[in-house]
Amino acid sequence: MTANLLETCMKELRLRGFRLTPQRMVVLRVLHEAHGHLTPIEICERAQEMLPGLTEPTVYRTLNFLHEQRLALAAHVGSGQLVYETGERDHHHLVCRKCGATHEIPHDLLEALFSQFQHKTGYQIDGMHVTFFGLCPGCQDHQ
Amino acid sequence: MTANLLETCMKELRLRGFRLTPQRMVVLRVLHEAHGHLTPIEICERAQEMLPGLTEPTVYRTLNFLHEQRLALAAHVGSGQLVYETGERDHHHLVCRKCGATHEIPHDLLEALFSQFQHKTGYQIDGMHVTFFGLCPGCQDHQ
DNA sequence: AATACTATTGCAAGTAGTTACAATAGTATT
DNA sequence: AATACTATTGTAACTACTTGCAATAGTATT
Repeated sequence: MTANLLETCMKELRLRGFRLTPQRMVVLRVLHEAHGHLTPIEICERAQEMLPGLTEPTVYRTLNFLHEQRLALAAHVGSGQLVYETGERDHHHLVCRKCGATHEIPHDLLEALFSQFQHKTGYQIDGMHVTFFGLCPGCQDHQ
Repeated sequence: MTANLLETCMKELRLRGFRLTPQRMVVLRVLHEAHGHLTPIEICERAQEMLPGLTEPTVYRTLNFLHEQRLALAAHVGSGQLVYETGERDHHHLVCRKCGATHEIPHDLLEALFSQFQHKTGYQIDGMHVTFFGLCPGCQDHQ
């Protein structure tokens, strides 16, 4: 959202030894200026307005990179499509598999489960928020 | 697995008013004969051996269809790829976002959470098993 | 400021998945 | 068994995403 957060991200990348390219800055800016989820293609369009000449493969690579670096959240919505956003609010999603309606789930509802996983399997959950698929109240009635 | 289950699926489709085409039967058979997940492309290859002339779009459409009809499970594994399997064993996945290792989670660990969702939001969770991304014990050490 | 090192990009070509639409073939009915 | 109805398929073209590789441009060093 704020310019501050953006700069923090970029400094963080520098600290980790990565280069600060205009391409990365512009993709980060798009993510920070957006409210909610964006598809790679939406991100690409907005970023190309800010930086003409920016190419599609670079945007996809940058999104992967930011996700690996934990500077962007990725989520599955619908069938196999990934969307991205900044990791400011911790939340997850309920998606209706019929009409596509989504419902946010606060992170703390899952906290207990995650520590249970960690305890039983050693896996440390992170990186991608979780999406649960089901039927919303409306679609349960009609089928 | 067994021919019985396969026939039950097909009868079920008939009951719901859908047509029983060779294409659908062969995709169902591939899913039932497989152990664990298959990607659409793996399914396509196996199904085309059994039914030469079967085309890619039909396989994708059939997988979507079977998933909608709750006769196949779909899961996200890795970044944005969907895999399918039959819904015989109820389980979910922990996937390591570094090395891709997967770990099965029995369904009953999530049961309490799901009924909590249902209670709070009205959403009825189903249709797709859930995938949690994180770091496996080994990859936590190396970064 | 110039040079060297190499991470990162753009390009071009490839793979994966989807869609529109006309042809085909299941199913119900006669 | 033949006919009609229309769900489902195949074809072709398209969109989404990825990969290999040579060119570019950040950064560190001099």
